[in-house]
Amino acid sequence: MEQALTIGAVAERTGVAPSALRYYEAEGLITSTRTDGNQRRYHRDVLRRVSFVKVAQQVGLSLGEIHEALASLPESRTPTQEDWSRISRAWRPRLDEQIHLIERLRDRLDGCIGCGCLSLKACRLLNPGDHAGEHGSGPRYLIGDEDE
Amino acid sequence: MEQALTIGAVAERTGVAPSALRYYEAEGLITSTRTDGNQRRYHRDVLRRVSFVKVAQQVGLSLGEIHEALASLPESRTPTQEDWSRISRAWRPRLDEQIHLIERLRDRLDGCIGCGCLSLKACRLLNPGDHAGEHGSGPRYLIGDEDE
DNA sequence: CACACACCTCAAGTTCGCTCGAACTCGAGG
DNA sequence: CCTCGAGTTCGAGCGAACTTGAGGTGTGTG
Repeated sequence: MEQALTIGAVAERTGVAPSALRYYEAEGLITSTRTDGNQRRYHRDVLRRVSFVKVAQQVGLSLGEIHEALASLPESRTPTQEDWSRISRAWRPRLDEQIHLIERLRDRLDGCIGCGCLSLKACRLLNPGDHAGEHGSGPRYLIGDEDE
Repeated sequence: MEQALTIGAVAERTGVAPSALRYYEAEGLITSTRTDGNQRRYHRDVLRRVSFVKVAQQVGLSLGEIHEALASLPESRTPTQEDWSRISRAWRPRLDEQIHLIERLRDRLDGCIGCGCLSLKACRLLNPGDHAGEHGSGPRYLIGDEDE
């Protein structure tokens, strides 16, 4: 027989508070069945969904976007690899872009090494008023404070 | 002579609304001088600071954390490479971790192809949570449906 | 010098993602 | 059967990060 999880059990196993789980349900991110006494009982699949929500959130996605992605998962059966793969294909560009963004922030902080100039201050792309970098246009950096 | 930027100019060049700029100032993230008529005038350095705030936010950092980092920059002079490098050193682990997180989400969504297992749930290779517990209450690794 | 438009302050409102409290019910162990 | 911790709903509240609006002032152009 399928073991049904109580809200407390799911909370403990996912590290997400019961109140948050109810909220997610109200938002349509997860579903539950009810006992005769109206208490929620969760299928184990919900653990994966909740974990997915958590990670996606850390990556900077809103619950709305996550909802949209999860909506493509079947409700009636445990999602297959292909089900998740569909989400993957949809998100991949976004995730790649996000990685890129962080890498550039990291590299930029590391002294603008990427573009070969020696300092942020001297980098024409970042501080174009400076006489230091007259040549070329180099890689486009992050958010350029495009000052002529 | 130093050109002083109006709030509108800064808004246009950074893509951040004037209201947000005033908010940032109230929060101590940026500074401005005032004209006789009490209008804000910004030094060009503010463009870099604001851009920095934007990127850091996208990476998932709160204004509080950003404020803390920016607090290490000198107010009286244009920050040098070393000034930014200090922030870099402080943030690098965090940024690296964030990249790692996204990469794992991405790869995991790709169907756990790398390790050849069929279900997300069973995949331990992508879920190096075996170390998670050792670091106290640190971030739980990815999707840890440690079932069974 | 007039005039439009950019700017000012301050308070209140908005959205997101929850949390809390009140008041009540369920359900497993003794 | 009783108890008591875990569960329920509903509405209010909260913190972050802004936005909006009212009511008033500055400033650059014709």
